[in-house]
Amino acid sequence: MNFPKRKQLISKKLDQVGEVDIKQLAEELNVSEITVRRDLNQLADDGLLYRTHGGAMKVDPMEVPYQFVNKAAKNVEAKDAICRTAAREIMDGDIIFMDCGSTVFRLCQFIKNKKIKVITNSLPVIYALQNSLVSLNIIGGEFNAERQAVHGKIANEHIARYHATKAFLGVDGISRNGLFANSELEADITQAFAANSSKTYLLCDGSKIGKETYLKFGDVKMIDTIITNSSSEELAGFEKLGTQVTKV
Amino acid sequence: MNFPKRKQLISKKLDQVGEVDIKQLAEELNVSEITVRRDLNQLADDGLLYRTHGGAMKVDPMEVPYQFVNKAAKNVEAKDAICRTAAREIMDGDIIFMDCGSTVFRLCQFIKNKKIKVITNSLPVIYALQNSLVSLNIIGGEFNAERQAVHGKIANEHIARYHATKAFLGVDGISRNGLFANSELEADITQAFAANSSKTYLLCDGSKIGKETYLKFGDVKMIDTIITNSSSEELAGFEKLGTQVTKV
DNA sequence: ATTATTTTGATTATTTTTGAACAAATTAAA
DNA sequence: TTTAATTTGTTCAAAAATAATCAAAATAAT
Repeated sequence: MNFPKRKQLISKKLDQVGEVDIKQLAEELNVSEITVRRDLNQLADDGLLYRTHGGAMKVDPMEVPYQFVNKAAKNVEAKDAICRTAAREIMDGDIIFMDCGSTVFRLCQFIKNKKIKVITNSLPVIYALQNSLVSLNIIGGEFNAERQAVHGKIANEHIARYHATKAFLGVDGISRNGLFANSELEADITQAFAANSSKTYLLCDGSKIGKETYLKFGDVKMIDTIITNSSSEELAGFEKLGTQVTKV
Repeated sequence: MNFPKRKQLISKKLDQVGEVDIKQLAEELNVSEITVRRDLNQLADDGLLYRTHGGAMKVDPMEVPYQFVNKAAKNVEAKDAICRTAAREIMDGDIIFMDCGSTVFRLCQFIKNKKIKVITNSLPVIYALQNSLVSLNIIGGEFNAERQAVHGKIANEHIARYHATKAFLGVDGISRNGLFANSELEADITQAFAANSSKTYLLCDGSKIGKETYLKFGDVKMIDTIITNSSSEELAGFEKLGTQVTKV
């Protein structure tokens, strides 16, 4: 029995039962437990399931909007840890901007019960918070189906009409040379968020640290605080540039 | 039974019952009381519940939010017939405004494959069209959870920046005396739609014809064409006022 | 057939989870 | 107010699961 075949069977069972157990799977698939563990880890890396101690669970389809699942389910533990820390910075009465990345999205679960205003361009965020205590403001403009978010000139102007106490941002990369994005639209809206908030937080997992991609759109000092799970030595450089770094 | 699974079950129960008891949970989940206590503490740390002595409470007992689905499911046949006719008016290249009513919502299914731009304040419409050929423009501003739509000053200004070839509107009532809404916010946005489109269609089933509710916000002549399943004699009056009536 | 590459399994050390015991704090009762 | 009963936080130990390392087996490439 090879991996693709096992992967298929595991996914199928997970779909039917909702959760799987490593011991049981090892027996059913006739392989050792460590192999099952490796299989599950691979599937989890692809965002196809949630890894638990001793097994795995289905990604709750109600919790995460469909198309978004894969990206949002990758690196869940790290992202949740980052967002848990970020959520503790948010007080009742805050007005916050929320970016459209998959990391920032996971902040939703921790702020559902806070009495705050959230201004966002991310459809998954809107969806996740629509029946919560949070008061929502939707950023208008052209909708991008791929990113499930609104971008563009009108969106940027919308943002400029508001002022937030805190902005929670994501990027595609950050190095001592600055902040990097994969598109102009994302770069522009991130800049707009930063320009119109009193304090900016960058939520980013280790994979983004030191990465330089397509477009450099701003300096590190645009960010007041980086919240990350990374312990890269690059972080010390950010602190030298005046950006606070919170490790989770 | 692992923590994620327990967390799920506890949250679910809390959601249904409003409060939980440690002893009871320990028995139900088949773990020791101290484990339940630890679980509740973690959930409380994340702001997902209030910890009490011996158990936990929901953070803020909110009454079940209005479900769009329910309202949308009433009179489906009539609404679908109306929308089928309305959809025939829409050509590739059109730019259309779509209101947030439950009738207008049912138009989505008939326009998925048209190459048009839709500008809307309705979250259900956005969901229904997000993976279609339709290019979406979202109206920004404060989100109203009850109506699942955006309303207010900012939304009206957003609309004023665009011009549509056609607007598809709903109302809470229409009589020879004018158009009626149940709130100022809805009245204002309907007016904004009408003011910024070349042609206005009112989609309304028989229950709205002749009905006069809370707020009169405009004359019948704001509407170019009424599409309805009604055969009320009131309709003749509308035609005398210069509004075309299409019966389905 | 031989060599490299990938996959799998076994072993060990480490981490995580869980439960038990007991003192401190909180609530309820007298 | 004082006393009794619960609940809680803390510390520690056991059990389970995991990561890491290395060897064996299977597969692919030369």
